[in-house]
Amino acid sequence: MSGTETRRGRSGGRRPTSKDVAAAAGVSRSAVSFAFNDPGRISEATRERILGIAQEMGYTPNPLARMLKAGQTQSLGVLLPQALARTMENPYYSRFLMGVGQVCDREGFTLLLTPPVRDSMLKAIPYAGADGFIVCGLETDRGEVTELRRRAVPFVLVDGHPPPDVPNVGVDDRRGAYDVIQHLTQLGHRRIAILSLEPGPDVTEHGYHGPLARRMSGITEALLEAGLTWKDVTLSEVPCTRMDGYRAGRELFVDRSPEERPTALAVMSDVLAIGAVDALRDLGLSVPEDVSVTGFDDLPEVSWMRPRLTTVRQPITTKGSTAADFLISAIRGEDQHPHQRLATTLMVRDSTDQPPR
Amino acid sequence: MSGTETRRGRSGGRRPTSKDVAAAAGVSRSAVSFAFNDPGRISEATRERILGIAQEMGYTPNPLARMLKAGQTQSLGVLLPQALARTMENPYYSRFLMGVGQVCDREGFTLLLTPPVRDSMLKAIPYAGADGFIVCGLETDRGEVTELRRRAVPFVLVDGHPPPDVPNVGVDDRRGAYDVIQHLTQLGHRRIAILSLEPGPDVTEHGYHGPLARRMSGITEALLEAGLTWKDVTLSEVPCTRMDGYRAGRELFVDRSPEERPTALAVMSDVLAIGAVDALRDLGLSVPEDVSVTGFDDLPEVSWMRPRLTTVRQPITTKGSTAADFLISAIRGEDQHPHQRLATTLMVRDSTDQPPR
DNA sequence: CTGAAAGCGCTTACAG
DNA sequence: CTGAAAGCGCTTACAG
Repeated sequence: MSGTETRRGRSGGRRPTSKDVAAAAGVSRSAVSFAFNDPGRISEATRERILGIAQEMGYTPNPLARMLKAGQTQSLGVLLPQALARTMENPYYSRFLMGVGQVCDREGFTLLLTPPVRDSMLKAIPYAGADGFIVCGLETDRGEVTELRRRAVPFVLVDGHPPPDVPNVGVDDRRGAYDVIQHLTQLGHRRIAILSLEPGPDVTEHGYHGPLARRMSGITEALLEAGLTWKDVTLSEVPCTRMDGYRAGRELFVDRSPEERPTALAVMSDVLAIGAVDALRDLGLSVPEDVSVTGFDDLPEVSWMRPRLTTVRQPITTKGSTAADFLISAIRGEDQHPHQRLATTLMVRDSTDQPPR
Repeated sequence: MSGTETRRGRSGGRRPTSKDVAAAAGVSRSAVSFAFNDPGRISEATRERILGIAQEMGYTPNPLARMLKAGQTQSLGVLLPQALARTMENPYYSRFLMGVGQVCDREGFTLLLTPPVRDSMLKAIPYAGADGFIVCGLETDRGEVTELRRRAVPFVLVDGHPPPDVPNVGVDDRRGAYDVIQHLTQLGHRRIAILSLEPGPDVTEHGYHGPLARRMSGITEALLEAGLTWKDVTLSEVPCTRMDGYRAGRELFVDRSPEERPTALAVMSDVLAIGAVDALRDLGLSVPEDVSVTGFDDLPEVSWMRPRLTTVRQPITTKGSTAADFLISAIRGEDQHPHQRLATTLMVRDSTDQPPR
């Protein structure tokens, strides 16, 4: 009549349960359940009647109760290292989730995206109704992996630094970074600025072991081979947004004489590189005539840029689908611990050239 | 000792429950629950001990049981009109989900993405553990809305054609389409090709009532004002991918003499427009010298294109965050039915000009 | 073909 | 400060 009734909508009061439907149809709750899940167990007539009444009352089996009973959610969880808004803003994650989505579509799973709770990816788990988790961007392991295994929740690590018996997929970051730096030094660049990603929230003073660390070692190797060291390059780390790339790019070049400026900017992410290129343009600098720029990822969007960006391709979508495949296996109880390291490819395009004279 | 045991990981057997922890700690299950949820109810010492044992056994309260008991999931559902992979491939949805994500981050919700089940968005609901749903892209209503209300599940419609007492958010599609066509006719274009989106899976012979229909009416109006009719234009509808835009763009221009070709291409989606521009370039046609092209959406990515695309901006992220705000209100039982129609803005840039002589 | 009962794993009044 | 009991809403052997 009022208050609580209108609150819940016209049907008045709480959502109907199988008990309500059973009462209205004059059958047991089992019969209601059978009508929905196991038609053969009741007569066609009864089933029709039950379904009709259910429809009329707006009854639908409560998914939560169903999942609890079944012990499964038919949902794949993705444990994100960042807030949802930041994640969806990053085209890298769109590609990655596209790969995960392919497998979900094929297997009939929904996709649950879970950001860190109070800066902890681990703390998100007890609030997430999923059959298992893809754990992204765990740059450092301060016990998360041990903890995750102890809980006996199926999971796969992406781009981490996992022990051999944890399913994981990553790419050859070392090689990717090596290739791109070598490309620059072979063109003759000696003053190189590295623009890298800020490590995620789970990072502590332990230092990180993930893809960023592997890229650093690839860079080191390429520098050494060219007779350079880290003293010859500058390194900045920023969050992965176009705007941060813009600011960082600007900072490296504004108020500096041509002699002080780097001749090449090696960026560890396309999103950042796009911002940096915009900054250079706004400063009146030409790419690649005045400065060469490289990216990392090869997002499909960069093909719309002019000049076309020289970058390291990593198979992001495949990374996502492989991770999801591994997770499905783990959920099904197949006791394997597959490792997959995907190859990267240097895509030489128009944003790199010899340094200016 | 083997088989089932190894399956579940080293801890052997099933995941521990509060009962197991209680037994190990020599307390009741209530005490275990209090240790996690209501520390004040038990002594500090007992709590420490329980938590220690839980940690050791790898116990974490089962999220599903918790949710069932609490009657809420702290998860926002998004009912998608397409498969997950297709959705994540579309930058439009990334922007939209970014808006939804902002609200989830603020309110501490996770995000559950649910594709249609057997081509039905409605059928996805009984399998989705969420507190409410944002319903996207329901181009036509063949009873879904009635059905949704009957179930007393909180929901909000985005870009639909809702009755007045259903919360919804949309944009002024009619006006957006009107503006862009008027822009073209005022430049002098008389042979215009419209490249539109294919309606979603829920569409039947009823015809659609959503944004596409509103855009068509805006187009009609602008054409009329310019002394043109639908006989003067061509309309094609394709799925929303860059590749389909490429193909459609090519088809409109290949093997046609300059007299037969449209001088302007009005595309109802930036993603499609990007593909179409690529096709024109590959055919050796210049934009805007040979043909003008317009988009719709104003995705951030189009700012990387050259020439810069003239397009209709719609506030996609705001659409997402507003929808999520409305949904949160509905979940909290605030019995309102807010409507929001967001404004569009024509962004005139470099891809449109007068038709060639 | 149908119903009564147990149980999924948790939380929370209610007693002590 | 702690425990025994009921209940969230469903499904599924088990009896009839």
